[in-house]
Amino acid sequence: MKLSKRGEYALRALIDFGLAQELGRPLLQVSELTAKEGLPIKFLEQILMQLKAAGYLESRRGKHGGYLLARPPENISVGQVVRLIDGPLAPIACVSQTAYERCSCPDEEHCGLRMLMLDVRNAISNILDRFTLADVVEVTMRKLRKDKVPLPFALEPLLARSSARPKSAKRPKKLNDPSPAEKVSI
Amino acid sequence: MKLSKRGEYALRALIDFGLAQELGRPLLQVSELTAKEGLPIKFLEQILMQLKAAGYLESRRGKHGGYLLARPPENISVGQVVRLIDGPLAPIACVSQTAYERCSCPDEEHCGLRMLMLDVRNAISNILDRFTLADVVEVTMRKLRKDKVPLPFALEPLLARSSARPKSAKRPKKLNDPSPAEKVSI
DNA sequence: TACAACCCTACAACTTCAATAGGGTTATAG
DNA sequence: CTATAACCCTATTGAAGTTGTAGGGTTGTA
Repeated sequence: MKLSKRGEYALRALIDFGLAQELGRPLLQVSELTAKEGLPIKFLEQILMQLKAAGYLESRRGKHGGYLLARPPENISVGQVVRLIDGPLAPIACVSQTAYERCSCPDEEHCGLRMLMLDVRNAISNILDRFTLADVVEVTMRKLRKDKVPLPFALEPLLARSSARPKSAKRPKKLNDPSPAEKVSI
Repeated sequence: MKLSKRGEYALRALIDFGLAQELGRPLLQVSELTAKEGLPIKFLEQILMQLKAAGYLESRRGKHGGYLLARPPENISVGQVVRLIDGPLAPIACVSQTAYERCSCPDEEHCGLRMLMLDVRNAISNILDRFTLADVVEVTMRKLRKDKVPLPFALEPLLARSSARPKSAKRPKKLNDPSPAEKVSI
């Protein structure tokens, strides 16, 4: 489950779109994204097109065009995005649901490696399939506010629209905070 | 954390060595392993050499040579083996302990993606760093016996030695059984 | 009608993966 | 003592994937 750069950029972009929507200005231009995140513009363009083709984003063409979320962030599963970009989550094909393939071992049913990797698969899925984009955005916003960091994507003078909607109180689901000393080496 | 073929073969081989030791015949030849597991002999040779260089295996040269475990299986962490072969477990370098690298995002401390990936990292490590080769071997043996599958690596006529040692009762740690219907798609 | 923005395809440099090739060295058996 | 089975070692290779870059084409607004 090594996340590719492509996958990383895709998720970073989606989180930005979620943030932007939350801040009342859902439409972002590719150039704004590359400015904030510092990544190659043509590469990001390809990724955004892929996300659009998959139904996560929609676009506006022409002079003041850009991209924005096509679906409510509560409805976008991180796991599905990762699958779209990087393929199955399972570390080995013989424990994958979406891309099962018999492996070369003689007795799959009694393969210790397979039992182990099934655990890993489930652990990954339990995180990535439970969290939605909305969860990630919410946690990010909370942390930004807590640390009084200036929020990104300030309202544009001309395109400012209805201010941030009141947010539904979601289950927080508790993402780990990276700061406290981590016990396990990885 | 996609496991490479190399990593897969390495773990399969180590499990076989663990099984073989448990069955009182720790030394296996490369040809026996490839016969049981059906994998390319020259490739496996390279992998076994790497495992030897890392201290997991030792070897006997000459006519009746072969490889065997160099350390007690309780002492071999699956996570460490995976790291040796496939590199860090973390899906993204900025949450890795053993290979931390600053990522390109502007504010690592408030990066939602990073928080998420830290959870994934910890979930993977909680499995792979807790399980030892001994655990995997034990679970495999139990399952083989339960289903009355003939045990592999029958004692050779000439080289038969002291029969299986009495096993210390280990914590089972419960590896998932792949058979029951799995709830989450991965 | 000019320009800013998205749209699309091709390809290239690089790396990794999964082997394959081709021997060299050692120790046992006979 | 010598043949042989087994491990030891290095190099190379073909395919695939990754990470972009290049070069425009199309659309809609000012």
